[in-house]
Formats: sequence, structure tokens, C-alpha cells
Amino acid sequence: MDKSYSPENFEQEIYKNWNDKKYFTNNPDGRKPYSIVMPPLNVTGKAHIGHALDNTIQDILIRTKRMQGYNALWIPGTDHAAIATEQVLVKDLNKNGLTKEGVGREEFLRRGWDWYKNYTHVICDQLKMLGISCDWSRLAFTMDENLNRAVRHVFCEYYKQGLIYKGKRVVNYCPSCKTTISDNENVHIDQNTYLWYIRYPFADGSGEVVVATTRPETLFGDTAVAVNPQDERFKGQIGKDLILPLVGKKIKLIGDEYCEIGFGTGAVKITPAHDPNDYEVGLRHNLDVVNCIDDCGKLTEAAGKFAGLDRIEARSLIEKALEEGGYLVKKEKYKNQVGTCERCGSFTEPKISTQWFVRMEELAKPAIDVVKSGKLKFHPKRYEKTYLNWLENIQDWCISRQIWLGHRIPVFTCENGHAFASETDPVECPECHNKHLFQDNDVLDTWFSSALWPFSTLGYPNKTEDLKYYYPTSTMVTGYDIITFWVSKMVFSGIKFMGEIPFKDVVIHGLVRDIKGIKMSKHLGNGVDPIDMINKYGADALRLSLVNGMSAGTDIKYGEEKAKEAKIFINKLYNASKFVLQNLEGMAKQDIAKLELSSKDKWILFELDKLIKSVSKNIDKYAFGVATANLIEFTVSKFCDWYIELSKVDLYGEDMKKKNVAQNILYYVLEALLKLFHPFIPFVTEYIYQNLPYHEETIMLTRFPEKVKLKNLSDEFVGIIEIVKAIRNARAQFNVPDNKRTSLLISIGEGDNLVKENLKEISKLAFGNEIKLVDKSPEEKCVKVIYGEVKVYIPLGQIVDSDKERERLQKEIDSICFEIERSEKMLSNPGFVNKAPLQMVEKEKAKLEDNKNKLNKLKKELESI
RNA sequence: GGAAGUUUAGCUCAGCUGGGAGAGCAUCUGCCUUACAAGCAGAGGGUCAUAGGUUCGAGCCCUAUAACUUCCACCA
Repeated sequence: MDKSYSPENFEQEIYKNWNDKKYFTNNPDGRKPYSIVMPPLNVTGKAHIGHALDNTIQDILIRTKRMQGYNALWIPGTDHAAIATEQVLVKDLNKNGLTKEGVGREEFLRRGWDWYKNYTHVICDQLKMLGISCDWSRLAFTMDENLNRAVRHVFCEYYKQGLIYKGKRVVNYCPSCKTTISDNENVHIDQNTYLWYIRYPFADGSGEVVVATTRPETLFGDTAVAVNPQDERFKGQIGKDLILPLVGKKIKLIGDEYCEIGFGTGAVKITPAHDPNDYEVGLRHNLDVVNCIDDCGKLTEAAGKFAGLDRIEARSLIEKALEEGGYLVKKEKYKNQVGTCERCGSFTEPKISTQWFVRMEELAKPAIDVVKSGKLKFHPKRYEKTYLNWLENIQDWCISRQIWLGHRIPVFTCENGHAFASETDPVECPECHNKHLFQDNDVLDTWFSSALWPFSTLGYPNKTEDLKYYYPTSTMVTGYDIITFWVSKMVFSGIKFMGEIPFKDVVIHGLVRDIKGIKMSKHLGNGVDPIDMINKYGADALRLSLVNGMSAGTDIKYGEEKAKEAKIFINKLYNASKFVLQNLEGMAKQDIAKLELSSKDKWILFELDKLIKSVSKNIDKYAFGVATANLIEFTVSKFCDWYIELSKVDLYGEDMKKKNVAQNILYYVLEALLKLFHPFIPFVTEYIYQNLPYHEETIMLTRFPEKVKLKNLSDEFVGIIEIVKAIRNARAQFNVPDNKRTSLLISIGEGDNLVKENLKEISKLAFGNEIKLVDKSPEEKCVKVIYGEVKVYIPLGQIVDSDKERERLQKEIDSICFEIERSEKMLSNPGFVNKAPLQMVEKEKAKLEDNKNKLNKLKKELESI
């Protein structure tokens, strides 16, 4: 082993070996399956720290299950991220003086493919650095041939069953990306703006109606003004004509419940083309739909002389014109929320357009039921609410996007106007056999293909062995931010097309934020690059730092410090391992059941057994942060601080038999510890494991520890630890430096074999240079340490100051008196004695007895000074 | 507007079905002890956000309040 822990020296090599030996690959067999499909990675750009977290969690699960004997399959995959990629491609074209329309659809798609081919490996290579053990031979892509088939099949099924329809809707439209975006991609942000009060005069000159709006530019699309029919103020005026300012045409004052009495001026301008509510109102009143904003966000001819201006920029001009025309009543500051495009940040426009929709009501129902009945579980459970709340208020899903990259909608229309969906490219119309067919121009929302991910990656629509064996998958790991986007869609799709939920457990983790709790973003430059962390501290350190102390579903504040800390811990584990390996010379490896164990051996095995159980339990509960905290605690505070130090007594002693026991126990504990740690920090554990004198081909495929198969384990050794601590404490209080060793004189109670057996151990850890059993208090000046029946005298000569010693004992007496008082108060409370569980009362009584004993001894000591 | 979460040591957070407040970092003291100074030993530091309630007993359960965070939502 290298002298110091240098992950850069072995991580890559180990990964290559794992991959070459195909340890990650699995196929159906007789074992129990455990499967995960990786949330598809965007091919655009590089891995960010969120990917690192998401994949570390999945890897921990897969590695654990693999070691527990499951047939563990983890399918990796990438997503075509259509809108983002299309943007990149278009920019690229523009740079070269080309346009998307110029090169044509076919050429554009070819370029898309090239792009995917060139860049897929970038993010995959980065994830490989993280050590994740997914089956790369199964790497899937949402636009693979088979996935395309799945998408078309599903689309056609929906179509046949009438679940897909084409309809007019007001949708969110991004004038910059030039496509429809879903509600989820439409991010509302706070905005400081104004409320413009505009006067709409009656055509007959009998007055006016004032409306307030935040979007004066939509005035050109107004086709009515609405008031509430119950509103007294407008009694008798409904039905009258108003003059639309700046335009001069007549629009009607209508009555509609949508308009709330008491809100604003009581009247609302109705712009059916640019507001979803207004559109609904328009339908009810049979209003015209006038588009005044075009696909580029510019005002149309409906805006007269303002045509061609950007909608936002036109505002001030419109305001001016209104003022000049005497239409502007006032303008006041106003705070509201406005939709922006998640990808490019520009203001989105509600826009009436023809789109494809999936009817959600029928699909959502079973997806709600499986969660309500507990068949599908979220961890932590509270995210079920997010999921249910969304599905219960579901709107039809707009699945068409006005871009080119992606799955083109497989609906064809012939010259005679017959529309039909087809799984394969058709040659003629099935109805009239017309051969001039035209395919719909739009492509599907990327989530349409992602929704099928858990089964499309396993071979659907073919009925494959993989599907039969691995579906439903076991666990889905993802962030809370895409529960509604994605998880819900996989669930209803799985139920609909596989007749079965796509996974049993959904593990939700939080977002990784910067150390101040602010969302990491390119814009702010506060992101932590996982690859940077790997290069500086190693992949294991990055993994451990992400998971350690993590609590389920909560955001993580992350800074470089954490990776540093994790590396320091791993260094500790590395050094401890080095110590064990350096001291194995002459070991006769034996079954630990055949060894004559000392109390310290039984103790460390007792602790190890506890550890094994808690780690397994916590991994099962997806409480990874607790599992690593337990592992680290055991390693540092039990194994290193105590057992390794204790083992030196036997390793460097004369008794060869004892030495052999120590070697065997060190070896046994280390091996188990490496295996328990492996899912979390795979590289360093493999590296150390390969340096063990007895090892298999890889730690990856060894059995995960289940328990220490020994009876008679006991933690009575804790008594010795307490004595050592008490001695150290007393020394520190007298300012005895650690490099000053002393003799230790111990008097013990009758039949106390534990102390008798561990004299050397006590001496070694409590800075003794000799240790003797005595039966009475020695003559010389001593510091006295009392623990139960055991009294330890530390002859410190001059250093011992009687006053100080008295003070020290008095302090101890005081704290014990306080305890006694507390116990007595509790026990004299009839409520406690009668109502608390018997166990509790007994425990308190025993404590009281014990403390009274201690008090007596301490008092005697105090008197004897 | 609706919903969820958070509030515990100077900082970052644990705290399982209610039964004497924990870790890491930071601080202070002492130690280069033959795995590790990226270390070891010891110490200090908390009205568990506030106010009520339930209980023999509350960091944990209930109610209200405050601050912060996030998600959802079409309010002119």
C-alpha cells in the first residue's frame, strides 16, 4: 500500500478493471432481481453536483443489493433534452450564417444526431469518474430506435383510445425559444410593474368604464369588457358598446361571473387570444379572437402603428398614446408575478394555439390510487402530498412542441383530410388510399418519452425477458423538483401500458445548494464542480461528503470544506487499515469462533455487530446519512481510538497466542468494515481489500456483512474504558502533560476479574508506566480516581495539591448529590411511580442506589485527604 | 391565494415508538506516544424560535404566533 492516501493513484485504474471484468452487467437469472433505471442525463453540458448526489445514492443502493445477493441491475441513460439542444444547434447554425429553415428538417436532425454522438460520452465519462456501477452496456437514449418505437406505440394506443386530441388552448409560449412550453417550464417570478387604469368610453357617449391592466399592450386584442352581472354599478349597461381606445372599434360590455365584484375597478378587459381566463370567457360569449402578439413577441397588425414593436418595449409608447388620447386615468406601482421561460428566462406569452393534448382524468385516477393504497411509497412520505395534490388537480397534458428535435408526432393527414396515427411510416391513407400524406410538424414533449423510461429501457414494446424479470423496477431515485414533471408521468404510463406500477419506492432527495443555501447556478457562479472535487479530494471523498449527515428529502448546503473533511476521514480509515496490514505477520487465520477472546475483543465484536445491523437497517430505510454517520463513528471512536490502541498490548507483547487473537480480530473487523463501507466509498475500500492477504477477485461481489456469528459477545469492557477516561480526566485537571507517564495503583473490589485482566490495557491507554494492584491507600500523595468499586491512585508527588484534590472531589460530590436529589424527587412523585412503566421506575431506583454508593465512597476519600 | 418544510452549541447539522441534550468544524489546554500532526488526549460552550396546552414526564405530541425557505396557482 502507498504510504499515504492518494486516491488519484488508483481510482481510475480500479474503475477500468471493474468495467472490463463486466461486474456491472447483469441479465435475468434465478436470483431475486433488484433494478433501478437512472434518471436520464441531459446530453447538453456536463455533470453538476446534483448528478453526483443522485447517482451516488443509486450506486449505494445497487452496490448494497448486489453484495446482498440480488441480481442488481442499474440501467443508465441519456435524454435528448430537445428544447435546450435545439437552441444550441440553432445558435451554432447562426454563427455560421445559416438558419434552421435554411438547412431543412432532415439536415437539422442529422446535425442533432451528430451532436448527441459527439457529446454523450462527456457526461458519461464524468459519471464514471464518480465510480458508479451501472450497466454501461445497456446505456439507453430517449431517441434510440427501440425507444422511438415505444413512443410511437404508446402514442398510437392513446390515439386509438381517444385519449389524445387536438385542441385550441391558451398555452405558454416562449417567443425567444419559439415553442410552447409546459406549465412546469413556465417559471413565475416576482415583478415590479405598474397597473394602468384605462378609460373605455361608451359608444353612445353616455359615460365610460375604467379597467385596470398590467399588460396594456394586449389592448389591441380586446374583444369585450366584462363586469359581474350582479354588480349594481353596471346595472342596465351590460350589452352596450364601448369604444376600444387607440383602435376605435366597438366592443361589447358583457356580464360574466369571472369578474369579481369589489376587485379592482370591477371591470376587466377581455383578450381571448392572450389570456387563458379571457379565452374561456370568450367561448362563453362567442367573442372574436384577435391576435395582437405574434410568435416572435412582436405586436401584429392589429396594433396599427405599433405593429412590429416588441410587446414589452411598446408599453411606454402605448402609455404615451393613451395619455395623449385622454384614455389614461392613472398609473400606479404594482407587484405581481409573471411567467418566464425556464430555459432562456424571457417573458412567456399566453397564446391561443392548436396543440395536441393527452386527456388526463382517466389516467390520473389509478396513479392516485396506488399511492393512496400504499402500493407505491415515497421516502420521505411527505412528498406523497406533492404528488397527489398535482394529480388531483390535473389539467390535460399539452404534448406538442414547435421544434424539430425529438419524436415527431406520428399523425398523418392525406389530401382528402383524413387524419390517422401510425406506428410505422405509412404509404397511403387507410381510409381513401390517397398516397400524398403529410405528417404533423410538431414533436412531442420530451417528458412523453421519459414517461416510458422504466419500461422502454427494458425493451418495451417487445415482451422481453428483461421486462418480465426486472419490471416493476425496485427504486426510483430523484429530486423533489421533478416529482410532478416526471415521477407522476412514469406512474400513470406504467400502469396504463404495463398494467403495473413502474417502481415500488420513490426516494426523494433535496437539491444541492451552495454553502449559504443559495441555489447553484451558472449565472451566479456559485456552483461547485464535482469533477473539481474529484480531482482535488477523490471520488470517494466527494461521495461521502454528499451523503454523510444527509437527511432524506432535505436540501444540502455544500461547500468544498465538506469534501476536504471527508478526505480527512478516509485518510484515517486508510491509515488504520495500513496499521492492521503492517501487523499481520505470522497470523494464523482462524474462524473467530475458535479463538479465545478477551473482554476487549468481545466488546469490539459486540460493537461491530451493532454497527452491521444499523447500517443495513438504515440503508433499507434510505437513511444514508445515518448509515455513514454510524460507520464513521465506529471507525474513529471505537476501532481507532480504542481497539487499535488496545490491540498493541497483545501485538507487541510476549504471548504469541494473544498476539494471534489480536491479529485475527483486527483482520476480521477491518474486512467487515471495508465491506460495510464499500457502497459509499467504493474505490478506497477495493484498494485496501486487494491488499488484504486473503481476498477474492473484487470486494464488489463479496457478501455484505449480516451479523457477527458469535454468542457471548458483551460490552462489559466499557467499564475499563470508563476507568481510563476517568484517569485521563484527573490527569488533565492536574495539568499533567501527556508525555509524563506515571505508575498506577489500583484497588479493586472482590471478584473483579475484568480489571485484573485488563491491567496492561489500562496502563497503556491511561499513560501508565507500571500498574500494580494494591489493597489499601498508599502513603505517598496521590490523585484518586474512583469508579464503582475500583479506586485508582496516581502518585504524582509534588504536583498533588491537597486543596485542589479536595476541590475536585467536592465537585464530583456536588454533581452526584444533584443526581440523587433529582432521582428522589422523581421517585417521591406518586404520578411517576404509579403511571410510568415499571421498567422506568426500576431503572431510576437502581440509579439512585448506585449514586448513593458512589457518594459514600467519595465522601470517605474526601475525609482521608 | 393554497400547500409543504425549517427554526437545537459560534458555524453545519443529527436526535429512532415522548423517559436525564449529541456529532463534525471552530475555540481553549496539553502532547511529534513506533497507523495517522490530514493526528492524539482533555476542556469550555445550548431557556432545543416564542406563548399556551396534553402528560407523572415534551427537543419530540396538540394549538397559536414569528422568522426564513421551497413548491403549486390564470386573479384584471
